Amino acid sequence: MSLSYPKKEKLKSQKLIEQLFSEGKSVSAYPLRMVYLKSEFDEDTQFKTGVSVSKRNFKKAVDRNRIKRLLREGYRLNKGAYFNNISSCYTLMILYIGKDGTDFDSVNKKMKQLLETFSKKVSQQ
RNA sequence: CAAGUAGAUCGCCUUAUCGCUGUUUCGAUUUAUCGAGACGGAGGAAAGUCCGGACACCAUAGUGCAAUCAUAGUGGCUAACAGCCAUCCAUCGCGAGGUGAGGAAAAGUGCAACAGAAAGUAUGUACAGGUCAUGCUGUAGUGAAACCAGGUAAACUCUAUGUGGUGCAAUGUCAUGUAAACUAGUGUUUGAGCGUACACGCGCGAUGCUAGAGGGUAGGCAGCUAAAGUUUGCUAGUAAUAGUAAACGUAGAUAAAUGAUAAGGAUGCUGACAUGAUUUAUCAUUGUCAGUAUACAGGAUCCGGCUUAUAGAUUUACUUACUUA
Repeated sequence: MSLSYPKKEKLKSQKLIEQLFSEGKSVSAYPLRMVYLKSEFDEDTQFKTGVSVSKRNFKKAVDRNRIKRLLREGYRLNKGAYFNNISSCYTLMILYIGKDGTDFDSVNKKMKQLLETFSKKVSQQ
């Protein structure tokens, strides 16, 4: 799996997101939390992933953008290492539930933890 | 030099690797995707959404300014404005300059510290005058003002001028699937149509089937960036600004693109060392090393303003009373 994160791998459909939040399960590694749901896509892709930061915790657009970029970057660099032995399709949403700012190193570390617990949970089923 | 005043400009840079986004060229095909290359990709406030427009739709016979809101010396600029420029007046400052909610008090209503008997449907004291009699008249005393006016409109009010509403989630357009209703055709045992790959055959089969129009959900496209444009020169004007010539062609995302990592550099500050000057413990230049800092903040239809946030750097013009040398 490559390191890219193209458009078709992004979670955009409002329907899917609603479905995800109402039916999905979650794993977390504070300050990150991931909601996931097994699903089927028309397009040729295995995962659809979105990223979200609460407007309540981060009032300024600059801060929100910053954290979303870090989350995307962390996901992009680490997904290859953990997703290779997963066969079915998933919808994912990664949330930042902390209230303070952060840097790339800690996001990277936590992202690894998060993806590892996710892949373990999924492969058990 | 120092302390100030008013403006203007900038607001980190480079390289490598891995990514994001738009345009375009070439190649491949599974004809809407993939691959490769080239070029472009946040701000001075993009922010607050406070004014003014453009644009769009809705409403509207016409008028209007009742109500509401806004504005308020004078003159000018502008597409327009509550903005900008010039200027008068008031006021603050030694000054450069700052600030102004600067229309009207003889239309009316209200309000007014201290002093004073009393600031108005009031009339006290002393003296003098006058009367048949009486605060009837004058003076003294308080106060800015004593019955006659004045102040106050960041009190009501009056005057003049202006104001239809909603906003790009506007609006237009394409449209998979699907429910009910509508129109047309066709059909109910002489059977439409469906299934069985096709024909035959067999099976299923009835307000059904087909078509149209309609509606407009998920989503796509247009609107969507060439603009009251930017820079420079010249001309007119005290200026805001206008005219003219040349050059430039400047982000278009949509769960929302500018990022991550590494290395190096720049600038400021602090410290140490060396160097220079002398008043020999201070000043100051240059260099080296170490540490530290680099703010406020992210487009969402587009412009002109205003307001607020902002580490630090550069620069122009001007002022300086007291104090110190």
